[in-house]
Amino acid sequence: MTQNGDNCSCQECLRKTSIFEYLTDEELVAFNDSRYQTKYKAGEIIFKQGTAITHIMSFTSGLAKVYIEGYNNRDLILQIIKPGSLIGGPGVLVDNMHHFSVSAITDSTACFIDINEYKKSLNNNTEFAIASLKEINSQHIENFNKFISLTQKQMQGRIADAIIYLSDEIFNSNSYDMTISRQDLADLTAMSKESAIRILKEFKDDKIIQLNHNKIEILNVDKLRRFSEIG
Amino acid sequence: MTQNGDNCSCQECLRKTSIFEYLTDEELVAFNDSRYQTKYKAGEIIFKQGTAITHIMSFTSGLAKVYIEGYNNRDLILQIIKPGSLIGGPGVLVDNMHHFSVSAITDSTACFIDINEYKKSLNNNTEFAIASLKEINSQHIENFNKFISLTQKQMQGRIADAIIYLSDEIFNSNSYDMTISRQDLADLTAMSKESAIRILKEFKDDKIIQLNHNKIEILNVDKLRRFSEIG
DNA sequence: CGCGAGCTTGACGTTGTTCAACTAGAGTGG
DNA sequence: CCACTCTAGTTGAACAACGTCAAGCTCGCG
Repeated sequence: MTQNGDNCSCQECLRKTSIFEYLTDEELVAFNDSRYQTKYKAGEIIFKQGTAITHIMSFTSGLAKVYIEGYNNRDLILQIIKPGSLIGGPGVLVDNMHHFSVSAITDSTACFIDINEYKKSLNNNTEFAIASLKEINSQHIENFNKFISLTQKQMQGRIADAIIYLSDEIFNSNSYDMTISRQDLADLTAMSKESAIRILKEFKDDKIIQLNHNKIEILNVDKLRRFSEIG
Repeated sequence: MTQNGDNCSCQECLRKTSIFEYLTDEELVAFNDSRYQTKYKAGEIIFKQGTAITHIMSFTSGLAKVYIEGYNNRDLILQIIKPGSLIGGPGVLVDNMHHFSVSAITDSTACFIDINEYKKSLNNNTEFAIASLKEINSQHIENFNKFISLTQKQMQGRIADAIIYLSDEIFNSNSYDMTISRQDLADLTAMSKESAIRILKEFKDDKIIQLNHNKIEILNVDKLRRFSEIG
């Protein structure tokens, strides 16, 4: 096994998953004891919307998408996740149901921690609860930006937002392999696959991005940001 | 002063604001001591997006809107609030900034509690923290529905959602005074004012709703729900 | 070499916005 | 009591944005 074999422990995840640092040693041990790790092939579903929440997931390798399954088989991607992300979901203390699905984009591995251990820590460890609250609030702010992007910007602005998001948050580079499909890009920006393709081409023709063999390179960040800001 | 004069106490709010029930008596006293109440005229701003969070608000009378100020002077209304709502905001533990604005739709009163008292209780009272977490998660789930409504449904579906929302959550009746303006209805459904008006007229012509002098009555809930579901 | 999934393109139709004009009703001052 | 104004609401026509459909393309893979 590579960097995250079955013999890894929650202590190791500390470096990556920030809110774990508020757990006590005993809690980390409890987390580690209840934990199991699973491998997923690209395309496989990790969490399915509408099913019960039994575990929270710490994503350990690969790339995955978190998306809401909406109407007419249309999905809305909320976020792309990379190793180090901890995914519970808003149903945790409410109805214990998944309100989104998560599926692997590339081959991935994920660690699962019993939801009851998580809840135990929330109840016994205020710092951890507060850290979780803070985390959820940050997510909330992100969602606000997404609301504005999706409802008030037109396609150029939304694609610009997506390209910047992938560059800044996911790949940490202004030149990266697209990895996600055109359909995913469309689901991320709430438009049709064809429209997403057209805007990409438009950006390419305008020398805002370079695009070959799915390798994207941002040539003109300023123009991209302007598209994002104009709307 | 009417039902909520300056001489009311936080204990009275217990009946209305559910998460207050997890506060201890001492905490309620502390909340009550730091508290002050303010009257607002229709249209006045209660919280302004982009300013510092100094207090959380318990809305005590009237009707108000929570909205994000987006691009080109367009607003997106996240929710309408009525007495009993407790409004903090996702910035609370993150950057201490308001990420939305709140303004009074009708003449209103609101109670303000020092943010530090609130944070103190979060830190000292796990049950309260968990209850807050649960509340925020519920909000999160609502937002997911809003995402789907706004990005995947067309205008009829969105207006239907808004009418149902006002009926079920705000006025608790299928016959109510619209109170909110057409512009507000448009901001709630992410469309232009003109489009909102046209859909209302369409619903009226189709005998789905009755509408005179801003008094709306739902005549055919089934059709309304079908519009909401078809998208 | 051929198959199939994902990608691309163009033509066309629909949805929703914009603009401008008009209306109704609620104050406001003479 | 009557203009006058101001704001919210309404309507229609023109237009832009976006989705749909259908066809063709590319490229990896068996």
